[in-house]
Amino acid sequence: MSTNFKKSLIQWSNDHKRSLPWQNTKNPYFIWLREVILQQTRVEQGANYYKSFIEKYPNVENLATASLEDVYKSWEGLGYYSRAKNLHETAKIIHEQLNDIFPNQYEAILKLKGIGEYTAAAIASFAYDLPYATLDGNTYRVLSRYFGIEIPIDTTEGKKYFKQVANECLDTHQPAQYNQALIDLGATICKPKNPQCDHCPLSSNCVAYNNNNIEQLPIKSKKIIIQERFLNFLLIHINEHIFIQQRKEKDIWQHLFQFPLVETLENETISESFLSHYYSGNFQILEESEIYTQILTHRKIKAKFWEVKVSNFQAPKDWLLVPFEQIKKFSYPKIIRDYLSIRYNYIY
DNA sequence: AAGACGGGGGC
DNA sequence: GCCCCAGTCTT
Repeated sequence: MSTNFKKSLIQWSNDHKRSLPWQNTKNPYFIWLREVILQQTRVEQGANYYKSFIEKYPNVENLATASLEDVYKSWEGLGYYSRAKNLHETAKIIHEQLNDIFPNQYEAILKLKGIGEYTAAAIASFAYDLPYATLDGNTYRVLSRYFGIEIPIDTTEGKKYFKQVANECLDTHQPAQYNQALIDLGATICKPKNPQCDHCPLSSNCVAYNNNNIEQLPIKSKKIIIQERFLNFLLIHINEHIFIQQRKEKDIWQHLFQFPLVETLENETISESFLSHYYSGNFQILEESEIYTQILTHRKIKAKFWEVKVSNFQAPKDWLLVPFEQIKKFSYPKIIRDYLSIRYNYIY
């Protein structure tokens, strides 16, 4: 049964290669870059970032010697920005401590920042043909359906169980081809919604297919809760310059730049006296924007932009007064970029 | 063990 | 709206 699984899968993959920018590379640096970019990210979204990254940073030394801000800017729009930070840190370690040579053992790869079990297994198998099964959203889905596994995948028990199943199924003689095939099948045939079971090489032995409960698997036990946040961004222009600040909070958009921010509760609004109390200076509100909404996985952001004039003002230390033409050099959250493109015709 | 972390797309 | 995506880190 397991042999049949492998054979059908690999045979299918030989006839259904996707054409992607990283085809056939064995370069561990490229594979690492690709895998980090694709963490929780669709192939279609990540492909162009991958292309621009290998162009801007063709090897680990280029990435290591680039500034962190440069890497953030290159990452802008991709989300989960801690990936960019960890990528840069790890590049520096490989460059400065490992003589530009990527580790070639699973345990050593796993120790690197930003590399968890999935990415370590991916690099180990794709770059070095080591026998580690990649366990990602695709493989959870295929395995849970094929074997009819109803243990929730978002629990410790589930993860442990699926890891065991995944490694038992792994074709240890060709781990790279096998892992790639399983991922491709999950991405193109065994999709979350509307799976193409008609074209699936594994359907005849698929427990969920035969039980007619494909769409019920895999099972997740936790529900996503969405919280709202209300953000007021202050646009303070002074002589063709404008204030921005870099986020320091260890929360959403850490390290990214933004216009000076006042966060409020839902019913609260900001007023001139509110601002004058909040900061030292006399504020005059010139214009209040409509509400811009951005829905994220765990968060709903409602943002307002306030054109504000200020006098007798001592700016907080972490505010930067930058020439307005140069604001595009900094890395911003999407909601700010949206505003800039609408209000000021900046093309992002 | 549970939360936090983005943005894009399918339906 | 809700769910998912080539997951990882912190608490």
